[in-house]
Amino acid sequence: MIRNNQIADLFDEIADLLDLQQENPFRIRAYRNAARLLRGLQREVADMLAKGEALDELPGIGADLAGKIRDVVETGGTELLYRLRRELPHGLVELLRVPGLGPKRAKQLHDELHIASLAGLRAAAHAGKLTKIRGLGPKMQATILAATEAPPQEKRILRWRAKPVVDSLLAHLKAAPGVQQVAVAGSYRRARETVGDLDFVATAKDGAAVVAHFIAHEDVAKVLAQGATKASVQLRDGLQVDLRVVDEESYGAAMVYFTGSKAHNIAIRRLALQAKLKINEYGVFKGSKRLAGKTEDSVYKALGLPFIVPELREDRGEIAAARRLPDLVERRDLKGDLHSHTKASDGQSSLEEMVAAAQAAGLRYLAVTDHSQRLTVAHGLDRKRLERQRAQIDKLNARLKDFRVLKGIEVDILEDGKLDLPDAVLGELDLVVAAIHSHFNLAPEKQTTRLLRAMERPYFTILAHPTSRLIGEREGCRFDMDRIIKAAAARGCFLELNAQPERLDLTDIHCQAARAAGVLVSIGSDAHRPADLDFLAYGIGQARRGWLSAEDVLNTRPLSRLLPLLKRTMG
DNA sequence: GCCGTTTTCGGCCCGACTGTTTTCAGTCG
Repeated sequence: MIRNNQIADLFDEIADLLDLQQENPFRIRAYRNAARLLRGLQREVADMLAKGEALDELPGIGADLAGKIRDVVETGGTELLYRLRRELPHGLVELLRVPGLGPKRAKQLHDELHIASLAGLRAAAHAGKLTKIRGLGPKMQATILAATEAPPQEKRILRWRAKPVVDSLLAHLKAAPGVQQVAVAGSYRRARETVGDLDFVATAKDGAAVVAHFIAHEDVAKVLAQGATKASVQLRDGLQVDLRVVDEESYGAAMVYFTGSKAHNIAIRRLALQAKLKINEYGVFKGSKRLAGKTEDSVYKALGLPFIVPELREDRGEIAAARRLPDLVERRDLKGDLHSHTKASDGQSSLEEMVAAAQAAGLRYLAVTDHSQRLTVAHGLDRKRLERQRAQIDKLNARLKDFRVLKGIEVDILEDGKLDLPDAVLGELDLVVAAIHSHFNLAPEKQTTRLLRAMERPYFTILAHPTSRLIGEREGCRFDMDRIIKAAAARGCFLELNAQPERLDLTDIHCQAARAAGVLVSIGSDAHRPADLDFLAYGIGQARRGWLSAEDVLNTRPLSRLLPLLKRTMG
């Protein structure tokens, strides 16, 4: 079965090739929009087709694109793509990755110098042939040469990894001469799980002075562009950072504009056009009159919308639903954590240390869920060791005030869907968190059956890190998430949003689906040491992107309301 | 290629910066 992401890759390739042919830009955009839609879709289109569902109901997909999607699902490709690949060498697409080279210049290089790959470009640059191209001066040639020697890797980094950089740059910018306001925008502000670059917005009377201060930051390796109101730099670690300086009257408009997402911006711009207004990074205008722009609130208001929080700005229905958006969950709503480890398995800290950390983090309960016996690498617990831990927890609970340690386990879901410990053992616990740690690559139908079987066990509370993906490292297991969510709703059990920054599993899209089905999501830190409780903040970010309110999250409930819900799943 | 409370045709987001220009095209976000 071909996945949405693979289809999206092919559509992006079609868009690149059409771009090189200088096709109608709006036709190209249609393919890029379709690719983006596919990447953000909750369900696999292959499944939808198998169930006989119409694809042209999807926004931006008409009869033609629906047909091409069907082609790709059924045959792995589509005639247009094959034709374009025959007409243009595939290597030309590589050239588009070189900074400063767009479709026009890439095509020109191909037509005039017969360059058809990065290797060809490098050879031509070394031979000094590029001077023949009108518009390619010495500077561009140097850029191209550098890019072909060390091809730019457009690697997205985990949002978590970007945090120290963001903090450092914010502090630096706040010290810029004459600067008034400074904020981070872009996908970082939208709490996307990974970021490709960082965007900052500042206000000041003298933009050039702020720009000059910005590029003097100690981590700046290269200045890519520098003007009176904006600059782009590359940091030593390769991360690109953009700064835009506007005056105070435009701060809100600039924040909206640079927070994105691009799709959200296009959607609100369309809305503005319908109202005969113009929106850009300076404000909302009627003719030349500025109606709004100082605050984000004013910008949305001028468009007839209430404020939309950054995490929702993905053009996934937030504009149509703007008047009835959920009040999103916040970190302070969390009353406890239902997934943690101790030294008993692969954690690094004692039970007491973990509990103290949970108390310090403002929580009122913590479920200790060490691994089960099958996971020998993690020193998983067998029946006897689990019994000892239970006794230890009972003793500790007797001493604790206003805090409760819940007895749990992160039990392995075996290949056949059985759980790694007998029901009699699991039934003694407060909750059972179950997860896949092996056989990630079962065929989707088998994987679905495996999970459904596990969920049918009498003591099954939470499906932990449901897909077991590791962002950028390991694709998630393939299974029918739709059926799992439906089964969880029917069974009255829960799905975890694992808050480890490299997991964030469920995804935002799956959270939205769980919410729609009325399945409560448990935001679990999966902490292996006290500091890991900070991961909860990343889980919250993802939950907010998934439209979850406090009510949609299991562990926002105080113990008195939580226990009956857990009990319901425990036989 | 998509889409429709002005429209089934004629729209489709728009401004800053760079490099190489003598007034602007290409790229980028």
